[in-house]
Parts: sequence; C-alpha cells; structure tokens
Amino acid sequence: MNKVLIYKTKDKHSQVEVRFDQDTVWLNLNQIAELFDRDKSVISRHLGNIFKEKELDRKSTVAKNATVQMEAGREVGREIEYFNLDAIISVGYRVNSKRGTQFRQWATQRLKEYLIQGYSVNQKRLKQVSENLHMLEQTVKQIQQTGSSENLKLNEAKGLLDILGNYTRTLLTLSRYDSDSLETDKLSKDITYEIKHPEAREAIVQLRSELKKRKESSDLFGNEKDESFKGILGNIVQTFGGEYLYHSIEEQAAHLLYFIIKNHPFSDGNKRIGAFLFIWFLERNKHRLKKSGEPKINDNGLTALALLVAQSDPAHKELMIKLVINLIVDV
DNA sequence: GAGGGACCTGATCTATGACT
DNA sequence: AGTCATAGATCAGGTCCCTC
Repeated sequence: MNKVLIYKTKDKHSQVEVRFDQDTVWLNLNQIAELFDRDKSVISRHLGNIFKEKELDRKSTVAKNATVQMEAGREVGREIEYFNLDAIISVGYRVNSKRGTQFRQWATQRLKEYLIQGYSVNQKRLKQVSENLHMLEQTVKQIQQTGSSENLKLNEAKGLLDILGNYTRTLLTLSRYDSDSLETDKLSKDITYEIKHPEAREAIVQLRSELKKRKESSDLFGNEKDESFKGILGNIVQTFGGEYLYHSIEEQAAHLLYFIIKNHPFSDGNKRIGAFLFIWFLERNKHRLKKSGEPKINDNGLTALALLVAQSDPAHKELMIKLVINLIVDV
C-alpha cells in the first residue's frame, strides 16, 4: 500500500508530496524543510536532537527508500531517508511554526480517510486476485489430467499458450499481485541441499546424454553461453545476515526455474533444463512431490508451467514465481 | 536555543582515456 | 569493441560557526 498526496500550505505558496504507507506518512529532509519553511540544516539538527535525546527511536521512524530522480537532466538513483509522521510532528513542535500545526491537522485527516478507503479497495482486490489465481491453477491442473499419458505435442502446446494467455491477461489487469497473499508458513524452510554449480552441471550432462540417446537434443544443448548460469545459482543461494534471501525450498526452486527460462544461460534447451533442474532440486531436498500417491506436478504440468513462464512479461515475475510456488506447496 | 550560511562527506551518475 | 579506472558534476545529509 503506497499512495502519494499533495499537501498545499494555506497561503498556497508551497506544496509537498506526501507518501502514505503502512499507516503513516513519510517525508524526506528536503520535504520537511519545505513544509516548515526552514532550512534543511535546521531540520537535520532537530532530527539529530530528537534521536539523541531518545524522544523517538531512529529505527522505527526512519526508512531508506530507493528513488530515481532527475538531476541535471539525467536520471539518478538514490537511497533517500524518509521520516514518518511521529518524526515530522516532533520536528514541528521544535520549529514552532504555524505551518507545523496546519500540517498535523491535514495529515491526521488524510490518514483517516486513506485508511478507510485503502481497506475497502484492498479487500476487493484480494478477492479478485484469489479468484483469478484459482482459475489459472485449475487450468494447469486440468491440462495435467487430460494429457497425463502422452507428452504435449506442439499444437497442444500452442493451444495451451492461448488458454494460459487469456488467464494471464486477466491477471495482468490487476495493478499488482498482492505480495501478502501467499501463506508463507506452509513453505518448507528445511533446506538440506544447497545447489552448487559443479553438481548442477553434472546433472545437466547426464540429462543431455539421456536425450541424445533418444535423439532429442542438439550439440548445443546445455552449453553454457557465459557465466550467467553460475550467476543464477549464486543468486538462488545468496544470504543476508546469515539467512537465505529465498528462505524456503519452494522459493529457491521457483526462482531457479524462472531464472533459467528467462535469462537463457544456455545456448539450447533452457526450458527443458529449467524444468529438469526444478524437479532435480526438489528431489535433492527431499521435497514431497507426491500428494496422496499422485505427483503434485507431472511432466505435462511442468511443460505448461515452463511455457507459461517463457511467454510471461518480465514485469510479472513475482506473479509467475507465486504461481509456481502455489503448485508445489503443501496444502 | 533557534536559525541560517558555509563547508564537508558520501553516493551516484556521465564522460573520458588507457588498456586488453 | 568492450572493459576498467578516474575525474568531475550534482545532490543529500550532516557539522561548524556565527548572529539574533
């Protein structure tokens, strides 16, 4: 949830863009300076004192936000500190200006309206997203059942793309897939196998020789174009503060599938390798792939997923990742 | 104590030239 | 041609010092 409103001072001489997010408002140093009609050095000093005197906790009132802005005719990405309403109000008392009082009244009123409006919009969107996602999952499952005995042929794959395309278009009309809709407590955090390049490489070599026997692979199959495959694996297992950035087996597997298909690290066979390593990785982690004796995802389901990922818009990466996770997560 | 100007530091980008 | 290092420009955020 993130919304920007414009606050205009009563004399209309200045206006400030105010970000509403997580039940509070956020302003950066320059905006606070503009708001209270004081030099930014004054605001900086007041904020310093507020935190030094422990009137407020810096950690809970300051957020760094990556912003891209125009500077001297070029785009510059910066991490700018934003201060929440508590910090702004504290500064307002210290600068003792009329502007401070006016702003507090305005912000409190807007915040109230925003919370009421934001809640109803969010409820509506959540319902829509869950309905659409359910339909998409059902489609993939249906395809698995109807084609379980034989591999999907090219024309079937094309038809599948059309079907999936329709559902994805519906989904894409939503402004953003809600990041909170996945129940993360159902994910398997017990990652016993960390994927490594030499072993993954060896698995691909075996896959190639199998496919070669069946004359289903070219000489370029599984040939690493550059260092990008290593980069993908590094990305999957990256850590922050001693913990995996992708905390669960499902998240790591889904990202593995997605990155291999979308980044094309191999000269040929990216979709097949992506799908193969996806299953291989889940098996190495002893992830339960079977539900009441039946595989949660079979070859054709996997083919459908690989094709769907391949034709998806990179802007909807998170949606694709969540779809993959939803199909393998224990429910 | 509050306010403001001058100045410093760090981050990020572009332009440029040397090198492979 | 592509990569890398460096300088310069610009801005955010902070400190120092002086004035009121």
